Amino acid sequence: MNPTEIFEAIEAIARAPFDAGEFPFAFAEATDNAKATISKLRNGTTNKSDLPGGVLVARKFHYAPALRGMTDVTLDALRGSKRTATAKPAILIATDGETVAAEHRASGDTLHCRFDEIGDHFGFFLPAAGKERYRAVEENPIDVKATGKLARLYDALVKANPDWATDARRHEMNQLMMRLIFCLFAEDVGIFPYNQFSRLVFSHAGNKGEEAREAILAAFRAMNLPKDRRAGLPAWTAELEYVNGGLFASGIDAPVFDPVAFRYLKDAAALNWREINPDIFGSMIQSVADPKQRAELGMHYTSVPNIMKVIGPLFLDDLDAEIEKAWDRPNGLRRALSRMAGMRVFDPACGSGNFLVVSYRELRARETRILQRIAELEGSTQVQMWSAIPITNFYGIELDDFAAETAKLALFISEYQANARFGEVFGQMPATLPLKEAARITCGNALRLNWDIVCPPPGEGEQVFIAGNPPFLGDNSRTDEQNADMEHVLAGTLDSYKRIDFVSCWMFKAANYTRGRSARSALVATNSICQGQSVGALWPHILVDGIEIGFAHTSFKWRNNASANAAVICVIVGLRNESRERKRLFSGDLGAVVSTINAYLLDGPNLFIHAEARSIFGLPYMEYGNKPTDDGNLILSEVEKDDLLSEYPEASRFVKKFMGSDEVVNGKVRYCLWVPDQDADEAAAIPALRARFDRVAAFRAASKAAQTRPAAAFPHRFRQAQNWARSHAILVPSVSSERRPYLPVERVGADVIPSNLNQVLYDAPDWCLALIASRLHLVWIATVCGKLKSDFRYSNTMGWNTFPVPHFTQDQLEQLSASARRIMKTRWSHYPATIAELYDPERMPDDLRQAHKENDDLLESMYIGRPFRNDTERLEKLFKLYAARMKQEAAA
DNA sequence: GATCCGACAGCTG
DNA sequence: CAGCTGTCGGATC
Repeated sequence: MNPTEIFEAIEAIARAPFDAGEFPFAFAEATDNAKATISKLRNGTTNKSDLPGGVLVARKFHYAPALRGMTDVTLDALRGSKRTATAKPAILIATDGETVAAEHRASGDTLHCRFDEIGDHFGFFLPAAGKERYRAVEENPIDVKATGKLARLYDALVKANPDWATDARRHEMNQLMMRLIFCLFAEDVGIFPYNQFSRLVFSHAGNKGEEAREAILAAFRAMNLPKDRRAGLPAWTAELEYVNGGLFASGIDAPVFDPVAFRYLKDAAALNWREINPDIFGSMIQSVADPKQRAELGMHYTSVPNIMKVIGPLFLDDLDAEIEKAWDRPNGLRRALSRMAGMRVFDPACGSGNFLVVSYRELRARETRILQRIAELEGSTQVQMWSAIPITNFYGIELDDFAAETAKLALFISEYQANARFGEVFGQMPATLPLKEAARITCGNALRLNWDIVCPPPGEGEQVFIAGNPPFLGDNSRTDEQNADMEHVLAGTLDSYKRIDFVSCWMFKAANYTRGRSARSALVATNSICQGQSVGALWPHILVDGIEIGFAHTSFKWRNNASANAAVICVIVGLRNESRERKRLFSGDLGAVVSTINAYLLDGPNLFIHAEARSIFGLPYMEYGNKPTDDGNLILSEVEKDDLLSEYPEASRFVKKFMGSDEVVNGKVRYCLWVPDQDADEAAAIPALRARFDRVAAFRAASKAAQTRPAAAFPHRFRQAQNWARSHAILVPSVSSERRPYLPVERVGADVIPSNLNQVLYDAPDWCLALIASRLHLVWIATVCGKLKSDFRYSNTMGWNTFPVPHFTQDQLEQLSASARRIMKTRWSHYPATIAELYDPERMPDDLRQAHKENDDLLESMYIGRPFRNDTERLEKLFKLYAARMKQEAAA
């Protein structure tokens, strides 16, 4: 159940007559417990409560009925209950049917309200449904309630009017929803006389909405016409205001309301729309037209703090500094005002308009403050009495029609709210109606549209700021159409673009728009575009012809107030034309002024590390492990191996130890079937193996990967059986935790088959291990390789093959080998501790730490004659060596 | 033939 | 649920 559904279920309880015995089961149902759980609760088998009439569901809630007027006493009893202590319910709830007293145990927050109001506080009860507390909901439940009502209305309308669900009519349907929302908002905030729209429509719509369509159509048509031009419309529409502003200008139609849809419309009208928050409301409401998004409910909307991370350094911080500097000088303040009037904000992936709404609100707030200050300084009332920041300075592109319509509406609502605040301060507010022009939202594909046409380039005295959070999609999750969009944008400029993220297209177009103009841009992106292969593929084509990174936020975890957050790590990159202004690099909440920001978002030289097939410093060949592509059928757990061998001892010659990252890092044990081609028939004669091979063949044959399908012909073998050791192998897990102070690396015997989750040095000397286990190497890998979210990802081509080393003498190599063996020996002395345990930053044994320290000191003295002071110094040296090597190669 | 990536995925506490 | 940490195999070079 999503929050909307939980709200509706709790509200239904609030409306129904109270029954002390029935309430806890209804509450359990409303908070997402399975039917079976509830019936077990009813017959008492799982009820753990120790209070009379109480019901306790472990980790969810503990309820007890209260005597009239005694809810607080009962809540106290719940707090003191032994069973509360053992079963750890999230929520305690006591009620007498009149009032409710409840507590959220983790925070100690309490709730006291009338029983029939519990629907309004449903956010408080979400923890009883196993959901985290949902701050946005508790602060502003109206947004979720409105979303729920509108979603029901939308569904009911589509059901009653199947033709309105077609692509051809979707835009009209979306417009209808926006018009209705506008009217409901307008009549609640005083744009229309209170309740005017619903009063008129509902009194002419018939009892069950038989005439609702005609009434709504008449009302909409009237609002598009000045009052003196409404001949031909029903007389009752004369009362309605002239709205216009484009909202009612085009294609007025309405679907038929059946009794169900009509009831939902009435429910929606009953909400207090004054309270809605356009920041969040816009995002939530997007889910109305898209049932898939309802479960996610705002998963991808950008939170206000994250928007501020973008627009702060992009333009607000500079503006604030300017205002601050001119604070005592009316002329300076007027200059700031006139600059603000020329500032345009353009979000080329605007969704429901979050960035535009927040930008608009922030600019209007500053304008109001400046006007107040000017009035104060000049002691007169002769200040400009109206805002010079037009809503038409806000531009957006959005693919989804419903979201685009929402963005327009959200901006309209923000404009109204900003004007109302202006009115509070200056005692006068302009006439709201008829609406003036609206924000410039274009519904279309940002990767196909010419941005210069959507948002004309800045003229004299103007600045354009591109800001937004475009979609992230890796190469495995794009549609054919999206791939075609990428080709359209990037082919011809980028040599290889297919493996970089979709969001790169926006970054690229933003750079092109910005270049050579009075413009700047800043976009949220997945951190992968500033790591690994993407860096060399993308950034050399952005940071050219005068474009530089003016500010950036390094990786941060995506978070907003939605109940489910997207699992992704983001960066923000601000682009501008080369400038002497400061550059700012933010890590978390800390910002630093730096001299250059490179494509890795580091304060360092503007350098792109490219993948290499072999080490450019002459290190041994490291290669990718063996990839099964077997749906698990060539892999055996310890138990499976034992079962197999006890039944078919002759299979033992086909079974080998199999190690991936997990096996190296966490000491897990797995086996694989490793059958030489000439023994394929013999192996297939063993029924258990034959069954496994058949499953492999079926799985591969059904694959959509071109390389996998032919491998169905040799199911006894890995799809890619690359190599194996003659005497020993050094394994480097390809993914491992970012918390460790050193990269995991392990030396194994020839009996082990390394999986593709390791990079492998076969039969290589021990000094290689000393390099990989060094701090220098970790710093290099962390910088130039990709990441999995924020964890280290080891690549042979980009990490090992580019790793700069000085020329080692034979003697030095022997010293390093000895050092590597000391590290291994120290690890063995802690047997059976795993690498994960040994390298836990909190619990790393002192002797192992010491062995690594000695290894680092030894290796580093071979670079510069002494240990490095810190990682910055390490990286500087490595970059220098890399650059020198590249120069040498270019010369050769 | 070889390998980088995942608006993640699976496990644990 | 929320934090932690690396599977698996497609797609691309």
